[in-house]
Amino acid sequence: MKLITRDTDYALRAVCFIVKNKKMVSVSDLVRELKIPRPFLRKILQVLNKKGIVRSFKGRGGGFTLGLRPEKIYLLDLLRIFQGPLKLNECTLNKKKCPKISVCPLSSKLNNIEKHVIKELKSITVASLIK
Amino acid sequence: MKLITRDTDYALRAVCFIVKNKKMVSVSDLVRELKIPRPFLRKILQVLNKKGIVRSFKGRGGGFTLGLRPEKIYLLDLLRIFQGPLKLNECTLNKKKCPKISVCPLSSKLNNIEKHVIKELKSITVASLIK
DNA sequence: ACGAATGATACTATTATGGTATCATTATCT
DNA sequence: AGATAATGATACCATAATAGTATCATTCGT
Ligand code: FES
Ligand code: FES
Repeated sequence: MKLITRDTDYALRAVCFIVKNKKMVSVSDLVRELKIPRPFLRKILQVLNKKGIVRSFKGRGGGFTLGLRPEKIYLLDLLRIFQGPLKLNECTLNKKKCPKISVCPLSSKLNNIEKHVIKELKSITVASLIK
Repeated sequence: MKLITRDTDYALRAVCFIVKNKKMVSVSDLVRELKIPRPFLRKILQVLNKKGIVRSFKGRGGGFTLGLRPEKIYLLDLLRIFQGPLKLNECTLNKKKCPKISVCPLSSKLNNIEKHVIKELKSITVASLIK
């Protein structure tokens, strides 16, 4: 099992590069630097743009800049954007609302794990990874 | 994202039921109790048998008994059996051995998360869930 | 010998992941 | 104004993981 999928990871690397570069960064720059398949990276950046994490500029000389301060970009948010909500604890029997959930010993333990993971992922920001 | 897939979860429930029942338990008993699709459950039990977690008895009056003491059956082991190794931290760029791994700030943070999750999952045994 | 149970194994359906490909739009440079 | 260089929107495709089914072989108890 892995925690982070490729799109999340690529997004993180892309954002980090944009931060470090300060100026406008084009997809070509990113492909050169990160060696990520170009169309895939483009798709990822478009999502990041829609979510306000980067800002895009069209046309000649265009590209991407940061949309948020690096201390405000949390790995947890990237993960949620690309992988959906982090629900480590979800009853296999009843996807909606399990009636046993309040007494289910497993559920409560998984909940604790989930809380810890979320806390840790919240503590990881782009800023904290740069330096 | 979820931590536990169906087969792991079903396996856990099945084993718990076997523990509680003390005597021999057949697939039919389990299907009745857990409402899990029969052929799927059978496949799961065969794996558990091969791994020594349950013991199987063929023929009329056959079924399954526990192969290990409940305190010795860890959720972590079930998870590994059905979902493979728990590697929350695996570099997306180089699946084998990333040269940057020793200096990668993300890798070290994910490693900490992984350690914590593993520790917690080790603390969850069938015995601890029964009572 | 028969029936009731599991063992072994191969197949299938659905979803998630990791991408490609194409055309439209917009900004800049000449 | 028109060519060019960038992103936007969208639809498509390939592979792998998940969640099962289906079938036949084997073994044990009666
Ligand atoms: S059985 Fe549904 S939450 Fe545990
Ligand atoms: S870049 Fe490979 S371990 Fe972080």
